[in-house]
Amino acid sequence: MQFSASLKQNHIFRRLYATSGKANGLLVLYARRNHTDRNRVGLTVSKKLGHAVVRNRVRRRLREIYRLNESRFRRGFDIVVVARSRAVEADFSQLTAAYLSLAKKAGILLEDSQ
RNA sequence: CGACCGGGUUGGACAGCCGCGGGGGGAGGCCGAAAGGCCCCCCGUGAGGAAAGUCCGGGCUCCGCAGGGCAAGGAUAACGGGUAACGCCCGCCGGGGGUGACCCCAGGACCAGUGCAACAGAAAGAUACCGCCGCGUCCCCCCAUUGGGGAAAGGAAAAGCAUCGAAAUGAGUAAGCUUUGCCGCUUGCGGCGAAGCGAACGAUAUGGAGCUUGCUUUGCCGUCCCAAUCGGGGGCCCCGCCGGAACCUAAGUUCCGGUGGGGAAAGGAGGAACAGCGGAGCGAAUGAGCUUUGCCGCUUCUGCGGCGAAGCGAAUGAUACGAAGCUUGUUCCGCAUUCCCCAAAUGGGGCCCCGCCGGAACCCAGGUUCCGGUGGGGAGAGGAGAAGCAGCGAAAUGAGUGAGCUUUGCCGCUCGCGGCAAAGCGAAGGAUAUGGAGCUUGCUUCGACGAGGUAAGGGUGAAAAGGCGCGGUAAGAGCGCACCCGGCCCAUGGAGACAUGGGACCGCUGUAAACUCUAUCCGGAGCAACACCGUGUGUGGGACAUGAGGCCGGCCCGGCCGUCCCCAAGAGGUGGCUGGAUCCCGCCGGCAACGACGGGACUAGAUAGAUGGCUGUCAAAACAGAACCCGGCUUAUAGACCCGAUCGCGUG
RNA sequence: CCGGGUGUAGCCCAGGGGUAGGGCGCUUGCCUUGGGAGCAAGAAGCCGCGCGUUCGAAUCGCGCCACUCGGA
Repeated sequence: MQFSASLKQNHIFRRLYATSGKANGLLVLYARRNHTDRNRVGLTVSKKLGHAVVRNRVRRRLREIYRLNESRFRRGFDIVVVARSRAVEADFSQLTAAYLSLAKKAGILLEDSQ
């Protein structure tokens, strides 16, 4: 976690929701430049997905995916990842593939990676 | 061995690598003047039995604190205990379920009052439909009430259609007025033009007050007829004529029937008064016993006994008072008419009652009184439900008796009378005979109806008037008795709910998770509480304002205070924050919940919210994630283990 | 964290102890040349779930579930 922080302010979330995000069956990803040299990552796991244990598991997996792949992300972005309801049944490898493909579509992955 | 019951424990384990939140340590690195901050390293620690739902109770914090009363609202509910407290827990009582271990119960009061009990059923806390029982009525007439029918005129009403049409609105128009432009001169007047104002008139317009008027329809009221009710009352007395019967010559008297006349009494709906029935309620008195207390005696505390006083205690309940109610009785009102006169054509006149119409007075209407017109009326009744048996019983029949008469035969003589015999006739009366018109006669049975008595029985229903038996009765009934059930009182046992026993008293439906009543409890808000620091800042602006407003979630007293909004958008840090009614072990008290004592332990504290990813072995594995804390409750939950008991089967 | 409301036919709603109704929609028939409108008839319900109180529960009580509103 050399250059990342968690995103907490509600108005930044709302500003990102106003942009057009990238989506597939499991996740939705919003990204926007924040004119700093650090990334701010926010996670949204709504109450519709299930009770607290289920939501915690999804959130911890998403946080772990970013931690393991932090070096492959470009810097200076605000990122919000929203979990959709089918993400509850997906295992860790499926979530990783979905996360990285959305990040590539959004153009926030480094070019030389992969 | 199987099934089942109760209680308790546990809630994936192990290993490796990379990571996360707190805490402690470091001689390391970077920044900084320092305090210190960041990075790195090491050690140790880190979700639950329900962390969930937020259903109760409490701590804690803030507000109010001078609190009080009333009302409302909410909650709880056998009894005793535990607890800081509770709606929780334990024990016990009562009720229910299970063969049993055991389980379940929101379990105060329906004699304080109110409400509800659909459908069915005669009837749903109070009745009487059927039934049972005894009594009365059954015919005719009048009145009243109800229902039906009829229709000429009538009354009031409703609806529909048509019709008349007030107020109000006001299209439009005019005299006139005001202002102004131009022209003329007499200089403040006139003429011409423009604009505005202006109606009391007012339309083939709008409008629609009036209980306007007319027609139609509908049902209602009264008049007329019929029926029903089994509602109220009456069917009585006198006289004339005719007929019959009895006594009898007849008159006359009595009875019966027919016919005509006269007189008397009562008469409905409804109302009033009095009396009677009724008996909700009130509650004198008695009262085993209980409680408190005074004095005396005994007695160590303390208790016991005696005497006295006060209070409580009757579910029973006298006398008196006495509400509702009554298909009860009497009286009064309603209430007047039961027609009158002339006359002999069955006509005329008068009086009274009722309906309708018109007019007058009072009058909104309705109604009352009077006058006039018109229509109607001014009484009637004749034989007691059906059947059977019995009784009484008229006419008629006439067995038998029989004075006497007739005929015939025989005998006698006084010769037309007597005697004897036979046959026939012959009774007013008249039978323990026949007969049977009839009888408001008696009894029995049956039918219909009525007013009572009764609550044994009645296909219903969740629930049927305490259950069952015997006696008793017109039929019946706790009406009486025995047993049982329940309530109440008393005694004994128990800490109490309650249990058991006794009683000279009583027989009350269910529902309060229906309103309600009784007892007890509840000041409000919640860690986004609250305190401090800072962004950022001020004696800013506005509204209301001391008889006002705000707070104490309603009101009254009382207390306290200026209150609210805007500029104003967003939101940070620190504390609160985890050592506590805490957990574990031992022992003691207690049936238990729990409590006392001794020893030991410290075990998350985040602030968008920490436990994840990958690999291997075993196992297949649930429900599920702290957010101030604690005690409970409720809900979700796979599997494993332990302890104690019950039932069944088998074996010994 | 605290408090309130709602759940009834496909949709919107009544009904507040005695076998559940209205409107729209749906189906069938009539009407029309045909459609719409109109007329007539009909179907459709575990009254959110469970346990209780009661003779009897959509209704009353308790516990859950879902949705929704308000306050701090």
